Amino acid sequence: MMSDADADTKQRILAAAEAEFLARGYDRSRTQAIADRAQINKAMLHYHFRSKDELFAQVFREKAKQLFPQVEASLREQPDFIRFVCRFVDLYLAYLIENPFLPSYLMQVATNHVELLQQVQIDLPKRLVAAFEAAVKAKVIRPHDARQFVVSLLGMCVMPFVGKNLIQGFLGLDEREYHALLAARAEEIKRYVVLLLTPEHPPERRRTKEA
Amino acid sequence: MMSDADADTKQRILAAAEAEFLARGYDRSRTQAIADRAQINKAMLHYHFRSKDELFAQVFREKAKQLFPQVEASLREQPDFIRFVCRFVDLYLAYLIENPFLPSYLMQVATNHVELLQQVQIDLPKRLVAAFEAAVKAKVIRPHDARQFVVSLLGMCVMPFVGKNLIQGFLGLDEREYHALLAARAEEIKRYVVLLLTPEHPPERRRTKEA
DNA sequence: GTCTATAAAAAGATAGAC
DNA sequence: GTCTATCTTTTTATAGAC
Repeated sequence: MMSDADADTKQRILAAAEAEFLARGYDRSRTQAIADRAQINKAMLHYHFRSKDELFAQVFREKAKQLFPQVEASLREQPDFIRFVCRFVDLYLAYLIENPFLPSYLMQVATNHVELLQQVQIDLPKRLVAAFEAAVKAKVIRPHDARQFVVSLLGMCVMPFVGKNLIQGFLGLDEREYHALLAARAEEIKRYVVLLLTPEHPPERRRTKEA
Repeated sequence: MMSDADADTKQRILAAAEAEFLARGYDRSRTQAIADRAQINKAMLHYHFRSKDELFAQVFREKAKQLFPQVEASLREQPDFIRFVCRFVDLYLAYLIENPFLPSYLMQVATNHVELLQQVQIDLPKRLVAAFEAAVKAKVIRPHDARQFVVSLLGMCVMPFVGKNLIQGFLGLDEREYHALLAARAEEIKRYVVLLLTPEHPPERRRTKEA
């Protein structure tokens, strides 16, 4: 049983923890900082959640649903696979711009808390692969390795976020320039998608054996 | 002044620290673990290096030279920019397969120790951009935003390393399959490079205004 | 359910002998 | 230069009153 106040506190802690964990990662996060954000005492945190670990796990299980934007619907509707991927790129980049810490957070969970990752179900990538292979079979896109494509696509999307400081440092970009690069990122990736997948891109040097 | 034994110990500590920091990152690394690896006492570590922080800094300053493989030479020799980039991709991926922790390490430094990153000089990316823009001007490659290209290229290269568990989980790959994907990765990226940069790729739908 | 006070554990750093 | 033993600090976790 849970009173309103109880639920509210618990929610505040969860929200505070999410902010802290996303921004700083598990190791650099402090239970004290989470308590401060939630405007409660550290003891409360341990009352509602056994430990930092347990809190982290609960936050992740909740957050796992939002690691990718909702694109499932459009996946079924869209008959044109290239258009679908382009739409995904638009959605995903807009989503990441709103939630820039998501990629690093996800990768940290993947490296340091694999068991958590395995507990949740994230099937967007596998669906993408399946849709990709169906599209190849239907000859609406050029034959290609679906897994490699997904890795490339994800890499191109998340690179500016997981490597923000790196990119700024390497290319010498100030905040404004960095954000300009971000804003133009979706177009860049879509160009790649179209270029790679459009079938019968007029003859290059080599051609695969196909009718 | 430094005796041989002294230098040897210091080197052992540095080597041990590098291994630990690369594999686990700063936060999860333990001075005790480093001492164990180096077969010395924790006190020795603090004798040769003031603190964990100082040790980390020295390791990074040393490692910074090896964050990218040596490609400077071939950059000047190679007149064909596309070939040069392809060669870089081959070199870089082979290098990363040998040093799979480098990308994550670099990104962690970039996010949690920016000041260290700023102290060292890593000019490969800027050189790439410069060479890219020169190649555009010389019309040996298609006009394109150099910075976006570099971000894409890096993203495609490092994604399988920074997101190993993620990819394995998402795509359901066991170790063998993951390594197969890695082995084929260079070809995948080079395909992208050629596709994107080769000039006058026979007419698509739209064309840029150009002679 | 919430707090104050305190314990316990972990990890980094130092003192001092050899 | 190297060690053992110890201190200090940081951070997580619990006891117990209200």
